[in-house]
Amino acid sequence: MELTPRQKRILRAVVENYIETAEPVGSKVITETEGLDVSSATVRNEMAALETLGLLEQPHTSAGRIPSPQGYRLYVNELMEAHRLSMQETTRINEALKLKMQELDRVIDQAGRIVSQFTKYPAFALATGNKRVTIRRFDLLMVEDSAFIVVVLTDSNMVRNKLVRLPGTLNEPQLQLLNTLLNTTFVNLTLEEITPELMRVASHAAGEAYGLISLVVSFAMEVLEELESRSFHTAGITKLLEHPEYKSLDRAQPLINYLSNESDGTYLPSPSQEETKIIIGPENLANELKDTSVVVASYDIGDNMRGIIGVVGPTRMDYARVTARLSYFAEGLSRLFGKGVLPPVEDSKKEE
Amino acid sequence: MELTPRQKRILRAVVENYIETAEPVGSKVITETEGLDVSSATVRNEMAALETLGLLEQPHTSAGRIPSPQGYRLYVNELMEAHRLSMQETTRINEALKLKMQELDRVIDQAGRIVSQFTKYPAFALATGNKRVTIRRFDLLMVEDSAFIVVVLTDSNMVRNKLVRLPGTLNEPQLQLLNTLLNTTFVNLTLEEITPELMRVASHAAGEAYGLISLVVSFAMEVLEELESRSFHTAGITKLLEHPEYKSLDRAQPLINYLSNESDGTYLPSPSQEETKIIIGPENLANELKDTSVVVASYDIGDNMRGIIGVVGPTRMDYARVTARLSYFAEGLSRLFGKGVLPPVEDSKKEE
DNA sequence: TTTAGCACTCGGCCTATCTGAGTGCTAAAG
DNA sequence: CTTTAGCACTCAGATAGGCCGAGTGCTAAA
Repeated sequence: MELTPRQKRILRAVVENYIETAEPVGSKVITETEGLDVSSATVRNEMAALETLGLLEQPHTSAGRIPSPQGYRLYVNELMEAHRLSMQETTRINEALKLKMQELDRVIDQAGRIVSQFTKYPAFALATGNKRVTIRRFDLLMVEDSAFIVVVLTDSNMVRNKLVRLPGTLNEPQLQLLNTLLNTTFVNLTLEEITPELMRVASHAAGEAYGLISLVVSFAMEVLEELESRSFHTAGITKLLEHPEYKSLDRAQPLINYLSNESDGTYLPSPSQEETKIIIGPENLANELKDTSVVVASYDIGDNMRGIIGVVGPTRMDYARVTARLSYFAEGLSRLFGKGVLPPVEDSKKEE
Repeated sequence: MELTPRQKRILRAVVENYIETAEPVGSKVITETEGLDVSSATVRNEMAALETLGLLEQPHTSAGRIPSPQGYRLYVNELMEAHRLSMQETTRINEALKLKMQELDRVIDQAGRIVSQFTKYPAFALATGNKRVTIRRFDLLMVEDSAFIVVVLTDSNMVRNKLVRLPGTLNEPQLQLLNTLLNTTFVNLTLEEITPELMRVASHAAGEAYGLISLVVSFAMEVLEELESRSFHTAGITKLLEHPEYKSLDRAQPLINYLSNESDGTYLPSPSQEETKIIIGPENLANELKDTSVVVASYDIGDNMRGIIGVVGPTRMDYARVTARLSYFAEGLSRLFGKGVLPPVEDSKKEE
């Protein structure tokens, strides 16, 4: 059954008013704020109708109405006007996007922090590798006779390095030999394929040489593991406390615990979609999030990885505002990673 | 004026009881829990004496006593018994110390998280460079004709890398040339010394070549900057909420804001000392910390850097417990970094 | 110097009361 | 059929009063 235009207008007024004030909305304020030429009694009748439709609810008999989850859903789907970012806002976000060149994990962590800053809600961020990563190339650089640097380059153009100290010494030719061995034997292998290869090499290599090889290879495996694993970050959890629904610690505590401990991202929708997704209250899978809303956006990291970034807040969340910022930011991240490389050389001292 | 042994015993009982229960301690419970062969009236007299000495105070007339900051101070200095860690605890900490090889900044961040976990209080961690860092060596590794990897090694044996994409192409000899130039001109210079050198080179280099040079050099500068800057991390701020003194958000909010926003570590003691330092309530410089205690330990990072790690909590903090864990952990970090290199190749999936 | 006893204090808790915002309903008006 | 004015009703939250008991300080005796 379709709502009348007036009902839509009232529903929208209730939602937006409630989002702003966190107080149940009465019929009177609606007649005042909206330019409706009807009396409060009429609005009351309409609100009663909206309530029987399950779009509004009353905390108690003598209070105003608040939107039900279905009410929010309808609002989000049909009534919400896309929020336009101000120039100032977009430049601020663009500025924040000039992340320092860093390990992927840290970029993602920082992205979470930034989103939390811009939205005033707790944020989470993660990256998921869906394809297998392999090492494309090894490089060994001599430092002293007892130390060298390993540099590995993956097929997704991530670079990692490590300084290796040796108990004994090594000379340049030996290092070259090792280098060649690595680049012929351990290249283009996935994590699982490396182990048997290492076993095979072990069988016909001298003890000392093998120790060296396994040292470097296990570093490579560590890198592969890092890039394939889902790493999950949260930021700004304490921002929850600024919202009136969490003024009482009894409400806030379980959610905070959930976010800071259990959060492995299992409750999140898979990042298959391009658009920003809004999950309202009980639509969440996790029980702890049943009266919490989640807004998520996804972005591309190079060719074979994908990231998710989102915020968590009360169902009374400013969906329009959050969605706009989050989408814009996610797009920015895609662009950033789109170059196939980590972000450009840029300076920006942004810490928390 | 020196306290009598009995007074010391009572003071200690009050402190430890209050640390455990967070409730003002009455004379009766002391006679019961301590094996003192005196009546509660005697204890009351002694407590009154301790109060006039400024070591105890009364929240209101009809309540028990709680320790004053001076009381805590005396307890910490003279009465507190060093807490011994259980085998289980030490192995757990040792396990946690097997941090993955990572950028310095992340190791420090993680260290903070771990300490917060072990102490149940919010933790902070930072590193300060006190000597100037310089680049010891550049290495350029060709990837494709339009991309190469820069690897820089600092005099403190930190290694950093970056993949550079070019708009145009480059061949091996050109790269060699660039490599030689870098290693002759931009090596062993501090951050400030690099800029004029770059200017000098700019004056007699072709435009395109200069672009390339400045790309690599600015990356090097970024690395130096990172290593010299104080980077500050906090973790586990929400753990505050688990302590009864912060059940009321009015108390918790300002402190949380302080810790999560302003915290640049300015309120921290300089890490000159070896031992663990305890700052009690009003001894803190920052107003926001006036009824909060801070315990800090410091550790060495290689030869020319130093880190601080510590926890923040109510003055009713379990000093013995916290100090033991923090000191042990800081020692572990020193050992870890003592090798002059980032931590060993080890796997441990510890997130949060 | 210690102890038993006693009057006293005062924060926390529980209950009673009041207030007002907002409702639903009804009957009259458009 | 829709809208409106009016009115009785409901109920959360704030305010005030009263009780309870833990813990104290003081005094007088051991």
